[in-house]
Amino acid sequence: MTQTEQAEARPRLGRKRDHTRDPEILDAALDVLAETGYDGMTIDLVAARAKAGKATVYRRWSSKADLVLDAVACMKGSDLDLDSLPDTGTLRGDLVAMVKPPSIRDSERKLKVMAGIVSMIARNPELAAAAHEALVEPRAAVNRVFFQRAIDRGEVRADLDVEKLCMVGPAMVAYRTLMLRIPVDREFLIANIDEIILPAAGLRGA
Amino acid sequence: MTQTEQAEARPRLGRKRDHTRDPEILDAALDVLAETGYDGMTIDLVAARAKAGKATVYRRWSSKADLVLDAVACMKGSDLDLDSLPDTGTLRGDLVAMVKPPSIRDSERKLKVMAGIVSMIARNPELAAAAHEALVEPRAAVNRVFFQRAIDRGEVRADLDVEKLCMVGPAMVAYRTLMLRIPVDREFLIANIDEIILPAAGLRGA
DNA sequence: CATATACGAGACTGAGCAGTTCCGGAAAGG
DNA sequence: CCTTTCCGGAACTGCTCAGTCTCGTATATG
Repeated sequence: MTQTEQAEARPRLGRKRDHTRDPEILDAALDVLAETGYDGMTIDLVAARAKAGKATVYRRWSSKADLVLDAVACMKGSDLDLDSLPDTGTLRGDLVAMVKPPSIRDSERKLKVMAGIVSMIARNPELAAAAHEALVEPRAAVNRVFFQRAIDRGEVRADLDVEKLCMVGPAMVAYRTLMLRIPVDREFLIANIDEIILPAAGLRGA
Repeated sequence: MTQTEQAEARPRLGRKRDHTRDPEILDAALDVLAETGYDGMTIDLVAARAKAGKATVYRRWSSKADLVLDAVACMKGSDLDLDSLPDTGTLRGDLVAMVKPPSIRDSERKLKVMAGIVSMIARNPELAAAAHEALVEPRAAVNRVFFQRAIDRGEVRADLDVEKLCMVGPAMVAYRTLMLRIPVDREFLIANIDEIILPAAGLRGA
């Protein structure tokens, strides 16, 4: 909702804009953002990575800030569908089912992007909202479904602090990646589920 | 160990360096770093904040990177002494005793500084080490003491994953501050202890 | 085929900033 | 009192980069 609207009903002359380049440029922007951070990211770098000219970038986004905002916002779609989540019948099964290489890679990229814009976010509410919507909320939403299911089937107490419990996994992963700089692997995630999340939910600790 | 050594045994001539300015400049650097992030921080800004000249800064630190490294490293001292921690006799008492305005403010500043250098840290191992030493490890160390005490007195099981449990509090606080952009208050910290950390440690969840 | 816009590539401009140097004055030592 | 190094302040230099513009070429409408 940043730039890409108002494209319809324009009887323009001349060569048409090649919209297949849009996602390629956004993706290049995210790559550079993840590698160098917001301030290290230059439009030349992004354009080169996308094999595009600088003018081609500025024809679509009016500024670097605008490009980054759109790039972050467009990560939102890359998530799992909330209606087609694994349903194993147990909270542990559901949580463990999410521990898969594609999911780990996805979350790793998101965290690198997040790291690149963290310092920006404090002074840019629009970017903060986009980042929350695209990077933070989807992950919590998945966990929220799992915990609600567990409550509904009576597996865990109904008065759990679900909002906090949803954050435990993402928070631990973010902390390990951004603060401790240790790569996240399957072993860590499983241990995190078994040693922290499930006991906190009142399971297995008995 | 960045610059301030080699000060001894130098029979120099002329006016002596005013070393009372050193911590003032470092503190100004941390303020600006927390407010604007690494790339937004300019030496002019730091010098102005410390009411110092730019030359006075560069006489002490050879570069911006060097100044930031030293500033971060020097935050290490501002921590509680591990030998004089509160000892209330229960894990909950110890954890709750750390929830005090000065401690919250301290941790807030550290997180703002961390936010300002996160994207830097991935490409600067020296800074990463300093940040870990000064911002991450001290907080974990405090929790480690509390959990070890609880194990020693038989309050909790001895086979707990203490390393992970130590991270839960800091991770949740960092997540809430940096990702969710919600200020941390006493209520959140207490709820975090009662709803997440203690249950995860096998207490109160029964 | 004329016109208008798109493309990649790259030159150009202007601002901001790291780092240096100079100033007038202060404090130390010889 | 002369020299040296410090101080705060400010001018200066050189580079990087956001954003603009131009060139040669491709592709659309009329």
